[in-house]
Amino acid sequence: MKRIVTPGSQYNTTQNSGFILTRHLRVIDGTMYLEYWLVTETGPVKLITPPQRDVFFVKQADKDLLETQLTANRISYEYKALGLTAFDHEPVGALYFAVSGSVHKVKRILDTAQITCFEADIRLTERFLMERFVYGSARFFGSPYIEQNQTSQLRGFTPITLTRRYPTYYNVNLRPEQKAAPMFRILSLDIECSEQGELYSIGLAAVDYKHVMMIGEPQSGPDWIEWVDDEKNLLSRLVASVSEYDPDIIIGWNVVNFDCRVLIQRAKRYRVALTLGRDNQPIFWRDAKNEINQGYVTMAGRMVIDGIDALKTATYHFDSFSLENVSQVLLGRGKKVEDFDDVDNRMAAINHDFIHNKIKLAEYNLQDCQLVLDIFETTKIMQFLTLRSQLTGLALDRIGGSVSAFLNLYLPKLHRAGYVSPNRPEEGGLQSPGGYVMRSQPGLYRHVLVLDFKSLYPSIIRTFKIDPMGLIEGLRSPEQAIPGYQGALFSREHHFLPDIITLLWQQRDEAKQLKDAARSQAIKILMNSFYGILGSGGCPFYDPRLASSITMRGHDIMKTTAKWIEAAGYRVIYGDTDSTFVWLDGPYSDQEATIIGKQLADQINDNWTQLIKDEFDLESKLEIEFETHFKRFLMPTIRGSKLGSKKRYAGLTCSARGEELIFKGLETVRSDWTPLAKSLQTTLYAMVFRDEDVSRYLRQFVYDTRAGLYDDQLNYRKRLRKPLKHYVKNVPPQVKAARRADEINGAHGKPLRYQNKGFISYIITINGPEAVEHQTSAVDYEHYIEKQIRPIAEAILPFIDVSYDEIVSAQVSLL
DNA sequence: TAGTTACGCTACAAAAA
DNA sequence: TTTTGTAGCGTAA
Repeated sequence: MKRIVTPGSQYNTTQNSGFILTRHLRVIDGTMYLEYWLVTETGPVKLITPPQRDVFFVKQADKDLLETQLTANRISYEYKALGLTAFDHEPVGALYFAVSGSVHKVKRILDTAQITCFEADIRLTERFLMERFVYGSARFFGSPYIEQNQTSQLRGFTPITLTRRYPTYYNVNLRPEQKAAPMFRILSLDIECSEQGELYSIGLAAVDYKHVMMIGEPQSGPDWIEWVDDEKNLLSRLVASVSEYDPDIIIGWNVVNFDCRVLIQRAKRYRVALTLGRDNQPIFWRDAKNEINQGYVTMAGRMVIDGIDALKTATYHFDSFSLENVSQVLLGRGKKVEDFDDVDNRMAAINHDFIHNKIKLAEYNLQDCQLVLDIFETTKIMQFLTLRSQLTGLALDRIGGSVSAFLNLYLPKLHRAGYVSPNRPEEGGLQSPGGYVMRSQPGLYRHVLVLDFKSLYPSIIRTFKIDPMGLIEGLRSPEQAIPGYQGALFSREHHFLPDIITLLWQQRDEAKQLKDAARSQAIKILMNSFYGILGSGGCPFYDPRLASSITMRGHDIMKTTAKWIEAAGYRVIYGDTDSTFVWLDGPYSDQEATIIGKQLADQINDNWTQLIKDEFDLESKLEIEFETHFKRFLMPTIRGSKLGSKKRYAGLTCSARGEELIFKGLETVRSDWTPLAKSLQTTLYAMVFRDEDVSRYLRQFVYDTRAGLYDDQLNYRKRLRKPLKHYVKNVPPQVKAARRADEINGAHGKPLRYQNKGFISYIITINGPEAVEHQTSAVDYEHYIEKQIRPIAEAILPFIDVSYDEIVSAQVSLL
């Protein structure tokens, strides 16, 4: 490893700004530095900080005890008393360590000695940024320096000469920067290989770039195909091509856990240095804890972003996240599904094409790259991830990370207010109650209005000043404090979360005005995550009084709101967490209903403003909105009961877009019901809402089903959430089908498909469930009539006084 | 490389009749 | 054979 020369004052200190792409801890000659790669207007730059020390906190009372411990273990450290305290108001001091890995070691020693450590799990790369209030974008100050030409020196690997050098700055410091949108160079990557992972080809695509490297004898074809001899050369050419295009971001579909993993394995096998990072740095793999077949990749100066994870982060949902399905839904196009729907067929086609039609395989390879590129473009997903990073400081590729995001925003403020963070509860913590779900009044209605509190939990946090430090301060000075629940008291002045949310709220309103959907969405997700983490044992600030003071206040608000609506002469037939369903019992016009909805919302908002002022001397941030007017509405009963159902209903709305059927919780929106049941439910409900007679339709539907007219709609699709072996308590149908399918696969020498989680499609046959690709038995039509058609029909028919059995009897006599 | 609780439904499997 | 309890899945908010 090259020695870092820290240039002296002969170099000018410059300042510039950019977006933080990657972050790394570098240990050089035993000294810790932080390395950040930024994307700037003029391209990528590498930043190296001055030497850094790890830090965490301990109680000053523990000082003597820990000094004994650390001395005995020959740990070198520095202790400094600080003006900070823990949440129990005991003073703390900081322990500094110059040697990498000390924190982990010391934490273990102190845990054994029952000495509490505070903030010992904050990474240095993250702490450096958050303590400077740097989130995503940064201004940097440092000494520029151009490195000597160099060659990769990994022992035993084919050396590759560095082809590109990047502006590098030493002794760098960072400051917050205005949030500019970085212009990323994005490269889409996709590999084709055999079941065993032998590489066939690698495709790369970008807005201005197409390239497929294919193993095989050169033949005439498109000029973007490059022919290579073998896997080793393929890998070397990949490294060279990536280095040449020099992307900031590499994207793909399952690109980390499939493409990168295979590439790293093959490179290891052929001893090719897979130096896909900037500065000729290797790509680095780390296995995830507790999950097999999952891991993370990192490299200097480039970020790998998986399209599936990215869309999930932005709360996109698809029944299937296969590239075929997602591109079909988002782009209205994709691969020819009939060719590739089946995994066996797809693998067979790829194997066949690799031998007989390499040009076709190359086109297929490139098309996948292109699809991913188009999905990123259509969804503006990079804008979303960038904004999330700028709001929270999370890395672009970070999945989840709600707790981290909160800590990034909260800790620096907390420190400046004189506290260090508490620790996570030992045993995960007690549960707090969740949202309030009202008993529902079943029936078939006209004119049901839905009133919704806008971001109820964030608005409660703002109004009632719910905040971790605010709770500590409120309990310390109870006189003026705002009462919460479970004994909580909140300070009127000393808090952060209400202001953080208020700021986000304003920014979201601006984003909405500017029709910036990505920004609005990023802010919404962040605001909504705050309640969740305060009730999670995984968050250091977890306290049941915090979560309960949010949800139980929600209960009160819901109940009081319902009371006001009833007092105004309307009927509340249902409500869930933040919504209230109001039945207007009378012959209202659509316009009249809308006016009532708006009046009710205004009245309720005024009432809350008044009540909160009177009772708490606080300003209400609650805001109820008239959301929806259902012209017709069905609240079903629980199956086999007279009681109204919760979280399941359907309605017909009329809006600017015209009439629309809405289903919530019912079979139509459940991915584990058959297309047969869904199509029946949709039609049946539409007919009932239009007061049409359903008997003839239903009778015909049953008849046609039995006659085999809907054989293409009988597949159940269900997730296998556990490894197949772990289903021991009982064996549900999807598991039966999966086990039988893999028995057949095994017997035919094919790879087993269902052993470790995934999805399965199956049909119920007269011999039980069979996977669709291995169905040999006849369809069990009576199963579908009894288990898919009957329950759908029986949920709605009683409301129009029709008997399912009478229709079915008619069916029998018809036969 | 730690957001939450509440709810309904089916089929399985054990318990009761 | 019928009743009862619940694993497993997917959903609302």
